[in-house]
Amino acid sequence: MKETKSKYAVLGMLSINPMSGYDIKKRVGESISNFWSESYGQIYPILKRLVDEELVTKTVERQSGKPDRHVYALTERGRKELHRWLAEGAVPKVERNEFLLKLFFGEEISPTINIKHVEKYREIQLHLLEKYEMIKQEIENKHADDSNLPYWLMTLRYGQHVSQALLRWCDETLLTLNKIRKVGRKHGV
Amino acid sequence: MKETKSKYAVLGMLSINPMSGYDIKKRVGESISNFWSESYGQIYPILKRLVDEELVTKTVERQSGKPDRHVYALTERGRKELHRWLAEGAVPKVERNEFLLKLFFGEEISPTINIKHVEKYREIQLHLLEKYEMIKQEIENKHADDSNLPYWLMTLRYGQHVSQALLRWCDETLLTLNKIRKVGRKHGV
DNA sequence: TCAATATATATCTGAGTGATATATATTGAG
DNA sequence: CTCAATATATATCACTCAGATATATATTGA
Repeated sequence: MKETKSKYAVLGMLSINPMSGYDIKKRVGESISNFWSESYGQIYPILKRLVDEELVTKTVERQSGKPDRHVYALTERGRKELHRWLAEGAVPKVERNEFLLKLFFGEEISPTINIKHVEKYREIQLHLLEKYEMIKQEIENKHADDSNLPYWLMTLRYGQHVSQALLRWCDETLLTLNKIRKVGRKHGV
Repeated sequence: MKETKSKYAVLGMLSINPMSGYDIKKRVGESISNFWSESYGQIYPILKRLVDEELVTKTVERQSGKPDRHVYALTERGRKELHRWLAEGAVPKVERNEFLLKLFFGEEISPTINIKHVEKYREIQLHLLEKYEMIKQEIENKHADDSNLPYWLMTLRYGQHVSQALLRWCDETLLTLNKIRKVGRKHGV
């Protein structure tokens, strides 16, 4: 099995609690959806292979009516493998940003349309900041005594710093675009 | 053909200049590599399909010795299709951030290792800021009269705002991690 | 002279996303 | 009460995309 990051996302989730594939998908959505995503198409095959590698164990809980719950738990080897990966440095890779791609070719269309795009992007950052603040309140209450809390807050602060910076960038960019709109009228208003 | 973003990255590049698949790959690397990437595995099949759709034309330039140059140029329809896409709003999608994923599970390993990771990340932001400043000087000289310049600078400023914010986040986070290292000694120093 | 680099097209494997299929229980609006 | 929506739960498929590799030649510099 390759060093796919999904493997470690799954191991990491199981390090917090034993759970099913369905739980993992849900938990990822609740806790790390601001910087990570996993699909069933990844989770289920990975869980199978993790069992083969003896990094996790599988227990089937029968439920009346509903499908069986396949609950996966980290083994000692699984935890070691997670630690090994956590200790390795991550090489950041370029994330595709469609919004910036459009702006890069922005000269092709009218400033007015570009302004609309940036304004919408600004709105998104405002909503994100509200969301982050809500999450902060929530986890500070819910996990007050959890030793994971400081780390979870760090990832949250990351998002806050970025969104605040993007808000400033939007304001700066809107000024520039408005200047362009006033002088050149190549594409009309 | 689906609405794959690679299609529009290719159309966008050709809107600046007619060029070969090889040129496109190189130009993407030179101009938008901070927020976009394209592979040959995408570029060559897409160029073929763009010709079928009559969004681009293909001209073969024979060269002695070297392989033929297949030069692609945007048609009027191609430019319209690019404009149509540029006018559409982009829905931002979550970018996976491996660094944050590791930090989220940071409690599993020693603060010392996490500190090293954040310090390295801080270094990366410093290098990025240097790089952005160099690119700024370069394109302001090279494309002083190009009407694309303001848009190119906007995407550059985006990177600068983000990296500056991340630098501040790193400093804040290092303070927190050092506090954790001092109090709890669960994993040793 | 020879290695490294640049020019140039093309394909393949594997990672990852999103949609879909299948099946049942619960919950709330009308 | 009924029906739609939502939640629980596992699983697969099609498609996008990245990265490596194959192939072939010209130029540049140690």
